[in-house]
Amino acid sequence: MSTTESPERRGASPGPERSGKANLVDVARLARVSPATASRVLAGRSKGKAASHDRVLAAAEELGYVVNGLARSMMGVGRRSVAFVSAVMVGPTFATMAAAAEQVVTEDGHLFMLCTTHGDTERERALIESLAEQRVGTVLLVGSASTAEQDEQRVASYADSLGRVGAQLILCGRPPVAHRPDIANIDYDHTGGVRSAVEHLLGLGHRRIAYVGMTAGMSTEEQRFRGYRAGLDGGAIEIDEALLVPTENDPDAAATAIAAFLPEHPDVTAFVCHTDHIAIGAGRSLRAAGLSVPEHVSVIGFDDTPLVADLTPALTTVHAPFREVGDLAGRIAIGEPFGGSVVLPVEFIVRGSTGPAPR
Amino acid sequence: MSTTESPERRGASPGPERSGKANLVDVARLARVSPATASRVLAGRSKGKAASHDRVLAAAEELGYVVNGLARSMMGVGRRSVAFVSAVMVGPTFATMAAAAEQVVTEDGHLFMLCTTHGDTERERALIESLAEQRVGTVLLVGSASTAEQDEQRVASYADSLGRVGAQLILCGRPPVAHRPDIANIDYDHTGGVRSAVEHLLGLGHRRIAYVGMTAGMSTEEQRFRGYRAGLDGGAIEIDEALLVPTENDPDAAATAIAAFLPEHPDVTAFVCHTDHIAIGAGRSLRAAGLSVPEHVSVIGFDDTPLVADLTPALTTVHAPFREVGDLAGRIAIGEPFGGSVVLPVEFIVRGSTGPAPR
DNA sequence: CTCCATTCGGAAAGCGCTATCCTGTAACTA
DNA sequence: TAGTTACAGGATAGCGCTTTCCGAATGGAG
Repeated sequence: MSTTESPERRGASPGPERSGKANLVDVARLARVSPATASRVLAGRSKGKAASHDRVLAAAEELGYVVNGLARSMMGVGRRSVAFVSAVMVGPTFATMAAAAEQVVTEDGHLFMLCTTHGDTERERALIESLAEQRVGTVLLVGSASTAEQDEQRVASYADSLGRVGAQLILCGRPPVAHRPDIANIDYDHTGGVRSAVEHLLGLGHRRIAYVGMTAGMSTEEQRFRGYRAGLDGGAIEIDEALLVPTENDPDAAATAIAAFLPEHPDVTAFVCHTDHIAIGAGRSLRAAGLSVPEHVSVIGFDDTPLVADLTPALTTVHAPFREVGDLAGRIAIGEPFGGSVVLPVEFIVRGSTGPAPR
Repeated sequence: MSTTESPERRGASPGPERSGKANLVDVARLARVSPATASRVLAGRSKGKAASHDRVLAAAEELGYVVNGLARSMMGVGRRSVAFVSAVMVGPTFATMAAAAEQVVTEDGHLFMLCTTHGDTERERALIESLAEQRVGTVLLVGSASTAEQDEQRVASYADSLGRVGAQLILCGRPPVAHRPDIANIDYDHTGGVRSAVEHLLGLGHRRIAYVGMTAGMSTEEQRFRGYRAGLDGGAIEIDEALLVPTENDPDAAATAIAAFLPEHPDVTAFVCHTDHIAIGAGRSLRAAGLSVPEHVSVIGFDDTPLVADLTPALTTVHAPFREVGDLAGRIAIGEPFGGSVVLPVEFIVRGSTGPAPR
């Protein structure tokens, strides 16, 4: 094989203004200084007095120099970015939280990125691993979590992987991982919110109150359903399994489920829904069945999604502190000290979809 | 000054299982191979036959090794990520587009990140620069753009900066940059959508049709307003400046604007709104004024935001192809060839908020 | 048993940057 | 004038990885 010698290795610069990718060495050469000096100037670590200072700046400008953040990060310099990981990005639920976190994080000079898993565990794992490889600074793992034991272990392993690369994991809107008080956690009061809803209905004279949504499997489902049980307990009312309407978190699915449920249970006067989305589907179904809200039946949602105040009737719901959760998470991400775990309060908001029980 | 000698410099490995950050060299040492071999094995570039192969894998496992993606990227290896840049993240408008793009991009193994500018030009510039520094692969710049000339130049400079680091810029949901056919562009037919809306109203007998929203300054505003003018022209109706209701893109602002507009213009029978958000505000205001939709007045939105089909009455609107735009953008980002510029069609959807003109 | 074709794996050169030294020169104090 | 003190800025050693380029095994063929 002929010894093909690579040309112009370490030769004189062939022409710096090629506008093709220029690096620090090129800039330094054009400015007639050492790379060290160029680095100092461009990173603002120079007093800025000397004449070479301006030459470097001019050279960088002329060459259209863009610093290589990867190389810089490798030296452990620069702010590390913050990743917001949730199941979905459509829907204002997470968006509100993300926007709040982004605000505070961006202001501190970090790059904020939003990533989604589509509820796929494998995708989630791959994503977190990928983020760890890219040396992200903080991962915000957001939203309902499977309550299966192996899932808890999986999350714990995320915390370990991230910890190994100097990144932190913050759980948002989900319960803490058992036996891992070291994993930061911000949740809000799902149980208390639903409990307030039930108590409100009891106060209005309702006695046959259905619960619409899943009751187990995911943390949010279990937490909210627990509130339903607690509310009924408080009113000394036995829970009736027949009044549980399982449905996916989707208006259409909810509408279908309610439509099937209604004929069998004409005595039900109120529906407590796992989410606003479900409540919307319920309302649709109720209207289709000739029932009027809130005259005949009352409906309550959860989340206080934007726009639900504009429905007719306006939806009575539980306002979740998405903004507050995101804000706090962002502050922790940028270094604010935080002691492990917190549960933020929710606010029960009475609007037009609930009224006195008929009779 | 006492010459403080740094300890254990290049000394024998003190104990690899420290679980603190382990690097490739540590793994190689533990597996009793060279870093080169370890690299080959971990990157799946080894035939996998040799015994050392398994030793490397075991060592990596034991040390909890996480490859440094930064260092790897510096060698020009690995997929580069895709950034979705828009003004806001709340609201389903962008979310739908982002979700579609994310789907295809993630499937191809890229990291997808969503970033926001909050409509702040300076923030946008800083963000794009930051992304360029981090050697992102593609930037999707999404949503309405200022039509000022300097803004066009700014966007052109983004394309240049990104180009210099081997990244591409794709404009989504905004018009192309003049004289820069090299900048990829995906827009949808704002003008045609509004024009259809106006024509629909004309067909229903409406003659006094107001336009609600800004009419200039941002590209989307100009494009949609142009549709209003074109529709009126087609119906041979003179445009009446008094029927333009300027308002921010926000239900509350729109409601206020309409409330002030109504008393002066009792003859108006239809409102074409710049967005669904504005239409919702308009509806609220109309109802408050005792006017019923669509019996007394007709209202049309734009975007076909989720939930607007659930309003009472369901909103007649223009369905924007957010999903299609995002999907196409994603495909271009992962390398599908694309010839510069395209405008996707919209779909006018008649629902319950429009009806025959009264009288 | 020797020779050549493979394959495996090590040494070493960077990728582009920053950090630690260290020297030369300018600016001061005595 | 001599003796610091200051600081600009050069040389250089990496950060953790990949990747030629080669030598050393290994194995099959003659």
